[in-house]
Amino acid sequence: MPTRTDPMTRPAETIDPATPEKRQAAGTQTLLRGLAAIECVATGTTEVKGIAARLGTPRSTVHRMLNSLVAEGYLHHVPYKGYLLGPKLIQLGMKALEQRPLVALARPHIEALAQRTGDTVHLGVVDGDEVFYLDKIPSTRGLEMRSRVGLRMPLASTGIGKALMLGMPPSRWRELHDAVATAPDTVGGRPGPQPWPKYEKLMAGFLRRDWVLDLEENEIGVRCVGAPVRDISNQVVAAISVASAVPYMPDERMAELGPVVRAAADAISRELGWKQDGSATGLP
Amino acid sequence: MPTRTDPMTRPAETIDPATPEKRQAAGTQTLLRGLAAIECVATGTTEVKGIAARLGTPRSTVHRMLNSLVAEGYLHHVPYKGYLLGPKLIQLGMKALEQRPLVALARPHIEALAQRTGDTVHLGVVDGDEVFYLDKIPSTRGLEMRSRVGLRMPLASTGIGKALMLGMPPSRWRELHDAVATAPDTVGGRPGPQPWPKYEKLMAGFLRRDWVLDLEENEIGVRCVGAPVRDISNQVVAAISVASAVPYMPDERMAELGPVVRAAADAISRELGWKQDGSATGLP
DNA sequence: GCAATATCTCTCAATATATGAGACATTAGG
DNA sequence: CCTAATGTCTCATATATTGAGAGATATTGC
Repeated sequence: MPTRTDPMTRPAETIDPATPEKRQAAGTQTLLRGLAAIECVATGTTEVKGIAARLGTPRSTVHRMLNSLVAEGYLHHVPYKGYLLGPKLIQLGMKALEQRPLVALARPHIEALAQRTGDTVHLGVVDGDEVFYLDKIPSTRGLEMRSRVGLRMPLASTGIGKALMLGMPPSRWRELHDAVATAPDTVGGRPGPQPWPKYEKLMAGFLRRDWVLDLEENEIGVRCVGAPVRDISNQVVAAISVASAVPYMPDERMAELGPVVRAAADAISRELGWKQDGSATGLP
Repeated sequence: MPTRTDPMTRPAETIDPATPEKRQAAGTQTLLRGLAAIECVATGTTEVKGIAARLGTPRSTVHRMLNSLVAEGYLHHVPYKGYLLGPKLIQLGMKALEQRPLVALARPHIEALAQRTGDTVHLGVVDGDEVFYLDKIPSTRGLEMRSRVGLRMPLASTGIGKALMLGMPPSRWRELHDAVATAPDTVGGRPGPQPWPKYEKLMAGFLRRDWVLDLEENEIGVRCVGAPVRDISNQVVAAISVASAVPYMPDERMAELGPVVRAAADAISRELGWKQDGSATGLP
């Protein structure tokens, strides 16, 4: 039960306070345990003993589940050494990306943007209070970004995140900002965002232009320019950003890049049925 | 039972003919069913009805499992529309790639190769009778290859596959060649490999040089040059290839590319502890 | 090289667990 | 507005999972 790391389950956003004792699980405990085992392996607990401990389940049972998972290719087993995530997960992960029409539609545009700028380009969506990276084109300059597809980052301190925030009511800005500003994890030496009053002013300015800047707030030495992607109902459904090391990102270049990134984002938006004007028509 | 479309469950390569009646399943039927449900969604069966039919399980049960999978983020549910693979699978897939030290070690080298050649570069390993793509750097020329990370392809008719075959006894070459040559699926208009006697001659030549050619055998209009990657015990554990459209791949260029690809492969091999000379020392 | 230790494999009875039919609520689409 | 399909829920039943432990196999330490 300590595995509940990400509450991204939107369907059941309302918990049921009426059934306190029955909350143990909706139905398939066995299935959930198996999935928990996969996540144990994903988070570095690769030995049977450790997994059994984390799951609070006898070794015998864990072993049986692991065998099934290995047989299906979800895990890979090196006898007497440990378990690793298996090839099936790679396959399914890639397929999951393909199934999101967004990724497929956006690909050509972010590739073009990457080629044009020579920098790292990201595509991301909101997931809970974080940005979820759906795609990444590495820089052609040879410098590697720490970001990865499938990774999560705070919304308020990343270029993509701030672009996504443009689609939210300003009241949420505060929450998200404070969540990052007060976050105890300054691991990796994140400088964090500007103090609130200034942050709000900046965001308001971004909102007018419809593109955002990030000045080493998420990672020292990395600046980026982002813009939101909208769907047919004018909702922000994703965002893109161009990121690079500070030396490649002087203020003037960022100012030039703004409209470029916005244009790319708009191109993707149009693929999703978005119409240039601001009117939201929910009907097809 | 007509659901087995993709026999990608290779892990248990040796079947056990001694236990004919017990083959029903190792242990956790519930877990396996849940995983099967995921694969249904992966292969396009996105409605509850269809999944229930393919699994031979009542809707009620399927529904419960799907709920659990959605709650854990393995699936995504659009009410009254269908199910999609969820973000957790993207995360796990990426993590699975990271956990393979091979991918991380090889990355810089294949990136360098991609930049140097301007073409699509692949990294793959053997999985059963197929090559499994572990990484791919897209071409900077704008032309997109059909290959994808996580995909499988026949060994005998791909550049990477043939490079991997260099690490196998020639007796297996025949099987693999015939498997492709007699394959009834000529879908996508695959021309297929050369007839056997000639194929063997070519392979023998490749073996001497330690790099291989593929001349539109897997896909019309695509040529590639591949080379095997070896580990500390001199075993072939992976292969890389450079692929491009025919106009970019005249015979002379392929001849030049051979040593280049081999050098890149050797660089990765050295990262794995491989020593230049041909002697196999199993001890550290 | 051998012993000690840890991991894997397998069996079996008990029972907790998932099952599945069906009724009901909700939504989509014509 | 109505119909058909999907989602939601309950409950008795028996199936399928569980978990302890003993034995086989491999790894590690000495």
